[in-house]
Amino acid sequence: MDIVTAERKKRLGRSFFARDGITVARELLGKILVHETPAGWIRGIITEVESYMGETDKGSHTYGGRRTERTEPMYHAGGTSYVYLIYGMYSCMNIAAMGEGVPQAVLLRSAVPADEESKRRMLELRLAELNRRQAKKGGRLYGPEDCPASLRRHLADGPGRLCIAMGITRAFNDVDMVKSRELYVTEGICPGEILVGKRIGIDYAQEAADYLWRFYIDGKRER
DNA sequence: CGGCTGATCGTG
DNA sequence: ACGATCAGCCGA
Repeated sequence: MDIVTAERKKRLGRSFFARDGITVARELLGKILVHETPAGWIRGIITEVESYMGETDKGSHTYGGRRTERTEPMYHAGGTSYVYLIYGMYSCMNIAAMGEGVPQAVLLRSAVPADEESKRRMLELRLAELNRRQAKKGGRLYGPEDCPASLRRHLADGPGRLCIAMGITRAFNDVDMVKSRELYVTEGICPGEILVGKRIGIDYAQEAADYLWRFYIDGKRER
């Protein structure tokens, strides 16, 4: 995957996100998710996404019109973040599509670092999180030189790993990414061929589990 | 690379 | 109870 030079690129505005969840998902491929932290930015090229198409989608948290405190951000304006806790342990990040009241969203499943600085910071954050879990269970701690190979191999691929690598916690839930200084999306690279597949981990969604609403580039995470 | 298992907690 | 998951382990 190409590494983008660390120049500032144009931020995506409301009109980009105020479209249907499938269009926004496909168009997000190759764009750059930016987290500006006090210590510097972390920029990830988005390489895998899934569409969640709102109240009629059996795979969506909003299926059947479940507008609760948790799902509220998906009902907000396109470009609003929806970050939730999954399996009691990991965060998943979505970006709302469409407009107020229409809870379509795009799950960010995978990214690759856009520059060397981001790559270094992603590894730091992944290592810190791994060591936090190791400490809790009394396991051995890893240093920067002896971190497991799986850390580099799966730096930010997978929705949970993407959030850890990008420094995205639930504190970033319900952020308007069109206006935020900390969290936003910019133009990126030309995505090339877009591959499609079934969404992951929604076996309970009956016929909706077979919809080809996962989109990815660069041959990553084909299953 | 593929397959399996246990971990862990906010939400409804 | 239940997940829009992951690390660690095994085998090829």
